[in-house]
Amino acid sequence: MPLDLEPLGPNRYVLRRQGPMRVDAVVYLNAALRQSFREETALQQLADAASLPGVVSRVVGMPDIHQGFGLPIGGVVATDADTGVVSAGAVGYDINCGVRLIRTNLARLEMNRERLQRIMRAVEDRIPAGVGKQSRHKELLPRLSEVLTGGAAYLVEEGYGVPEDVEATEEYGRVEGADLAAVSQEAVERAGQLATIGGGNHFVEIGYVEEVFDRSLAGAFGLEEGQVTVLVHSGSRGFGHQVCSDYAASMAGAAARYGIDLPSKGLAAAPIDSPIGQRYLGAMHCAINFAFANRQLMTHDIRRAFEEAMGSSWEALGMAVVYDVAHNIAKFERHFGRRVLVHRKGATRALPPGHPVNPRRYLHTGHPVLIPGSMGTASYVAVGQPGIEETFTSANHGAGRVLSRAAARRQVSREAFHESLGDVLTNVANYRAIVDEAPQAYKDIDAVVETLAEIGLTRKVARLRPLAVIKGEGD
DNA sequence: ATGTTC
Repeated sequence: MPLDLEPLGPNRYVLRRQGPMRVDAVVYLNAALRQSFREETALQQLADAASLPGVVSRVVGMPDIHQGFGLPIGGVVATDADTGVVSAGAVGYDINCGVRLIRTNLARLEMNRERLQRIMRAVEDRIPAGVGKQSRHKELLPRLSEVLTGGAAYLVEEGYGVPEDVEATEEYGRVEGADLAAVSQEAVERAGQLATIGGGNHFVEIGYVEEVFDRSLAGAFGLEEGQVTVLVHSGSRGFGHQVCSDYAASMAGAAARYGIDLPSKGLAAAPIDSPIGQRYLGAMHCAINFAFANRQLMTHDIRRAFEEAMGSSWEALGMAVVYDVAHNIAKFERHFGRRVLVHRKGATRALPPGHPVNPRRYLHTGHPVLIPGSMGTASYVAVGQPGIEETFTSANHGAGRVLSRAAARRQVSREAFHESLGDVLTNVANYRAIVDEAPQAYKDIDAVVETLAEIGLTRKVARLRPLAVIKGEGD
């Protein structure tokens, strides 16, 4: 079927319900993004998601939308909590992939090259980066069941952080409903990657607040111009990947038994109230807690690294967690007067000011929304605004790819890669190992963030500029 | 995203 986007007011386009679609798909693009939009496959995937049983209201495509497994990255699909389905593919392989922002009281002007390199080395000494890397926190592996049920909150109790860390984490760093019996032995074996960055677009980045757009909100988040920040982007590593693999396969095998006509294999789904649906949710909740724990442990290690490199305590360096958001997750929420399961893949929850589910400290502002750009480009802190209910209170999660990894390797030369990084330091010496993450492979982060801000769904709070980025090699 | 082809 032809997938024509029809304008629906400023920065909004609609793919009208047609064929097997049960609801419309709404996609958010500003003029610049619409002009270069070539995401036919992603649109087909949105149409497929709009065909799932029990889908509610509309499916949503964020400005950073691009092709994913089943549901596109930058996709939001909500299903009725009582009569709908849950889809492992719609959450994706990296369950609770997310971003954590740590502030410091260091000034950018203090951060010369030598100091940055010292910090980078100290971080690298503590946090393994790259595909398949194993944990250096072996002491926690015998306590995996506590990590899977207790998440970041358990680690704080064990001394790997302070209570303020989880007060500034989505879900306070721990979700209920983790079912260890629903996790395969293969997944358990891959849990040895706890406290590692991973590969691909994951990173630990040292940067600074380049510009504040809203002084009042920035103040509430503890941010000011010129301040050094640390951004952590990682998820549930091989553990969550295995949970997704296990349940995407079992949901695909069981769909016929449940009378579900699957729009695509990647969107394999099971009724929420079915045994497989319930077991997936139990395993997904384990992976959510694993990822919160992962980012908490990296916060602990980053604080130690700064202490070593800077010669003072992390408390004296003011290294508080600003916030920690998930952007690959499914959650039960209330929208449009009903209880729904919101699947967000490459989409960040963005609760508006006053929304009762905000963490207490951000109740009156709305919680920070953390939107990392690609390596070498800016990242943003934003906040949801009241109109954002139309996206099930969701905002974009990053810049979004424009080039596949293979295309980036073909098209981006060594010179172009180094040129695009400018003065940003990186730990990866061999550009071939990281060129698929080149800024040229991503959309323009400014345009992506502007798309929702221009129509008042979000408000920009601050823009961060990278100084040094630590990434893992993909292979 | 990912012990990236069981």
